[in-house]
This record gives sequence, structure tokens and C-alpha cells, in this order.
Amino acid sequence: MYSNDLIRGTLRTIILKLLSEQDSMYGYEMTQLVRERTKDKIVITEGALYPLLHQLEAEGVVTTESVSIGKRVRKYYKLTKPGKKVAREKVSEFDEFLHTMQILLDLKPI
Amino acid sequence: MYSNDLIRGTLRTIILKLLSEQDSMYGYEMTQLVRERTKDKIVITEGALYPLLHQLEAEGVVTTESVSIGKRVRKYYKLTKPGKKVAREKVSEFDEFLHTMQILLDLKPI
DNA sequence: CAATATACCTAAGAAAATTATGCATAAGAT
DNA sequence: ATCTTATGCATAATTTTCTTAGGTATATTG
Repeated sequence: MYSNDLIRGTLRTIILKLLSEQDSMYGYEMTQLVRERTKDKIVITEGALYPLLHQLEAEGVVTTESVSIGKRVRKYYKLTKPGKKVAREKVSEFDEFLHTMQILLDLKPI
Repeated sequence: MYSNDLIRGTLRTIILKLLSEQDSMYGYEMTQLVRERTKDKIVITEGALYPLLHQLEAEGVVTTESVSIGKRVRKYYKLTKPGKKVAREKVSEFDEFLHTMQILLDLKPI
């Protein structure tokens, strides 16, 4: 698990990337997928995730659909058409940013 | 210039890295070096920088020395011995973090 | 001699996250 | 059977970190 300040600022990018791959996802699923892929090195907290998802919805980046699974409800999130563009731009901006940071910090490429 | 939320959380790492290369630097010099190296894509604001430098001093990561240049005063910052270790760890943690993000976001290495 | 660059600093407020809750159902373990 | 863990949503108080906006002063350049 990385210290918090590293992860700070990356959450939006991560979520948009996942949604641009998976077509449709619910919150809990996102937290688990990130844990899996990063071997618990990046853990998304719910207190950060849900407010962000609501914000994305308010911005029109995603739409939601609630689906009943037994007696529980899952809320699926899906990128809107403009949301897809936002996601592409955000990920590509982050990509560029990583390059810049590698140069700035004189880190070896992978 | 990247959107602010990307840079968020990276300032401490950047400063520690610069200090571990340059031996001794003053605040304004840091802002200029970062601008140069990143071609203005990352710009450190003074409102963020100086409080951080004071914090690093309070933590014992750096020591300071004020030097008069004509009638102006420059405040040079230098890593302490434990500070050097802190810097190495921080940069290497960030390096690892970048790798993890590249995998998570499925970005091509450079 | 005016504008820009150098050089430090702080304070108010915003933004994004953490931490701590809360509620409820489902599944697995003892 | 029942206790714990996992699933699944959510919010509210606080903290951290940054932006924005100031303030002061000297040095340099056009």
C-alpha cells in the first residue's frame, strides 16, 4: 500500500479508465478490480469513491442504472457519449504526465 | 500546463528529488528548474512550495542557511543525513507507483 | 524609470481525500 | 444456529494539500 499522497489526484483517472474498458461497472466492483490489478498496492476507499461517482453523474460523464440482485441493489455506472471522450482525454493526459514526471525525476523507463 | 489534480500529491517527491541531486538549493531556484525541465508543464506555485519547505525543516529533513546576495537574502535548503534517506525512499516509492499506474491504466511503457 | 524578474512570506478558502460511521443482505465458517 | 466476513450502498466530520490572492522588497532590463 502506497502512502496516500501518491494516490491523491489519481482516482478520477483510474475510474474513468476502468469504465472505458468495462462498459458498465458498479462501485464495489471497481474497488475490487483495482485491488486485484495492483495487488492491494492501491486501495480505493468508499468515502472517496462514492462522492466521486455522484459527481461524475452530476457532470453528465456517466449515467446510472440500479439493478436488483436478490434483495440488494447494485448501481451500475456507464460512460455517456461525451463521457467517453472525457475518459480518453483524461487517461492520455495522465499518460503524458507520467512521462514528464519520469523525465523530471530522472527515472528509468520501464 | 497539466490540470492541477495531476500534480497534486507530487510536490514533496519533486522537491526531495531536486535536493538529492543538487546538494543545496533555494526556493525560487526550485520553481525555475522545474519549469525548465518540464517546459512549463509543471509549475510550482510559491503558496504551495514555501509551506512545504518549512514543514520539511520542521521534520528535520532539511536544514537551511540564509545567504545575503547584495541586499536580498536567499534561503538555501539542504538535505540532512536522515533527510537523504527519506528522499531516496520517496523517489523510489514514486517510481514504483508510476509502474503500478502504468499497469493499472494499461499504458505503454516509454 | 517603468516593467519584469528575483526572492521571500502568509492567510483565507477550496478541493479531495481520510476516517468514522451507518444501514442492510448474503455467504461462509464454527 | 449463529457469528463473522463479504457484499453493497451512502454520508458527515475532519484533515491535508493546494490555489488564489495578497504583501514586502531588491535587482535588472528595455
